[in-house]
Amino acid sequence: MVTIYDVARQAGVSPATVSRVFNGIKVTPDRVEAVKRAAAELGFVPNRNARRLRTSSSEIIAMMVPDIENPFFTVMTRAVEDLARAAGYSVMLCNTDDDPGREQEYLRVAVSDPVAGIILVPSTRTTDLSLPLERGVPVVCVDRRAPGGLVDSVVADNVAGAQAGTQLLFDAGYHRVACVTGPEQVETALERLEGYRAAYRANVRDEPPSDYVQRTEYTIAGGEAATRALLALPHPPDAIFAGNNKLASGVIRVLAELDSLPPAVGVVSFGGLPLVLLTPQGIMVTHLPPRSLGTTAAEMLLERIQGLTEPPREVVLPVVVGDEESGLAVIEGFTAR
Amino acid sequence: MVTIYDVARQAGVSPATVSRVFNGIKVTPDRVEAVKRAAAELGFVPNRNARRLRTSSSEIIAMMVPDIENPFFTVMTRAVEDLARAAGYSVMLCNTDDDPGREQEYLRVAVSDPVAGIILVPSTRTTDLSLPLERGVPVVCVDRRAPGGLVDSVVADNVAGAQAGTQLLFDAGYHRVACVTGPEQVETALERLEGYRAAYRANVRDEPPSDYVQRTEYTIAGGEAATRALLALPHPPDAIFAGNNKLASGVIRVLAELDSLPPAVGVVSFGGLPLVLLTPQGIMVTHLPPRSLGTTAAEMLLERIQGLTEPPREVVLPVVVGDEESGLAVIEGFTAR
DNA sequence: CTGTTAGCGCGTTCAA
DNA sequence: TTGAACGCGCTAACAG
Repeated sequence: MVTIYDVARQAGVSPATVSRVFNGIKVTPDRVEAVKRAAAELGFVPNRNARRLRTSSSEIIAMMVPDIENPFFTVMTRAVEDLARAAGYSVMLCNTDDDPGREQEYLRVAVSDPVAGIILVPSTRTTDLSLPLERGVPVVCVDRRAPGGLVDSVVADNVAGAQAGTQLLFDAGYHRVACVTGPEQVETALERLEGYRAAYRANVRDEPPSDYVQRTEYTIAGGEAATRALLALPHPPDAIFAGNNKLASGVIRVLAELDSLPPAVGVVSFGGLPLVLLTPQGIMVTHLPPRSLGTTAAEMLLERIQGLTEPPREVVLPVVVGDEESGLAVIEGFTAR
Repeated sequence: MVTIYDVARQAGVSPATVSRVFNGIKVTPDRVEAVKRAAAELGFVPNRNARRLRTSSSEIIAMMVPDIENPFFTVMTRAVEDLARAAGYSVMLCNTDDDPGREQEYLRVAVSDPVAGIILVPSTRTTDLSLPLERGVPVVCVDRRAPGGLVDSVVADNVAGAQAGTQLLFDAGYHRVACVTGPEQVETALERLEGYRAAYRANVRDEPPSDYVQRTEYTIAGGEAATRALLALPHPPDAIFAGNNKLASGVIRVLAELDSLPPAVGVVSFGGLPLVLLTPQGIMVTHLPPRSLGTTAAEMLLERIQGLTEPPREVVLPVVVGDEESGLAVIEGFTAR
């Protein structure tokens, strides 16, 4: 392995000078030239590990998401990577599958690396952040609020978005609007349910019947099961508010199977459907802003890495109805009314 | 920062013993116990940079893909991450956007890290691998063959797959089958074109007319433009073989716009369409095996990291027609016939 | 089995 | 502005 000592000898300078050249510290021009030539001849590549050990810094940002295969997190991750690279950082990808054990394992890896910072989608509202907190590794939570409000977070306005989404269904003339949302321990599921309830109350002047609220895993299968259950009720709903894109997929699939696609049964998906070529007519979508979430989280993390010491901040991004920020393709004339 | 020296003092042993405990090297049980307790009390987390510097090793695998937002690469990356984690490695995500400059930049980063190994989707057939090669960093190419055959690679059988896909259209009764594929410098585009040609020749007993072959960027916009061009021909095709999923999306969107979806104009997409909820009837899909590609590449890389010194290997995975390995959801009754 | 010692490659003092 | 010398935290070699 070629080191700064080899380069120094070849260039006839000291190792310290080589180091300075590679760190942009003032050195006489002709020496800079000599060092650069020597480095090129020897194929010198600086060893980042030595650098990191010495400076106890790193140029890696850990990105911890439930599952990169969910397009929502894919887009968010890509946004983070773009900003990170522009700032000279690399991104370490960690899929937690919303498993707190896996999450802690990754936090331990990130802390012992140690990475420059962490962007985290917390798996629960009680995720233990003491590992990074104790070691002073900055954390920014995204999509879900920081446990205990201990660190910065960037979230979408789930309550308002869900309320607006549910309202779309009432506005379209549906009356018996049900809700399929995620499990108890997931914060976004709770907030979206709250938004749904608010809209329901505002339109019906009553609480939704308890069997109109289905809570299940954030999966396609969960959406399917919940939809079957709803349609089997004595007084089945005539419209469904789906709490995320996977649930909506399940809802739509079952409705298609039962030949009950909109307008027979109205549907709103909270969060854009993944690259839908031909959105079935009448399905309405509330767009979450994954790219903005990622960009904002990355910006906030970079500020923290650069030493910002303000108390934890919370940014709430608006949820847009009918926006295309998510980059999803929708064909005119085939899209939602 | 708590170091092994702090733990050693607290536990009444030497730093080397602490190191041994954390590396699973034989130590008397009660000392192990003492070290573990001391470490827990002090909140000790080993510093990987120091370890890496000392052992000149790393537990990071660099995953270089054109764009993580393409579901094909998303799935592949997830497969890699799963295997990597199981083997104790982390994954560094690098989006090259098929830009050779970006690719070299990332290779430089990976080499100077230095990472344990690299999984690369080469942006061109002439990508320069000398950086990792000189520094002895193992590289496995995936989806596209290794430039110069210098390292291992795992690819799909594009020629046979494209031939089979095109054949589907002839079998369905179409006669004037056109092809939309990717740009010259991309190897997969070339191979898929070759498969298309073979199928065309076998059925028509002639070469396809030159204006039936459209070469464009692997983008939705490219697919759209190519489709418009094809349909504007004096003798327009009655079916289109699309060389990848993005092209197919463009094709389908234009056909939908012109009210010429199958069966009016037949379509085969090479590669699964991204989480298509309701695949328009009659669109046929040839499934690439992104998960297998990722898994195989990761396995081969791990072998290289462990010191395997065989000459470069090339694995060709079969392309399956009608398979669902890609994890894409297709509704029964709405899927391809 | 354990402790002592000596670097891994680099950045940063401190003097010159 | 430059070079010599030190040490980041850890593990490999050695001696005990």
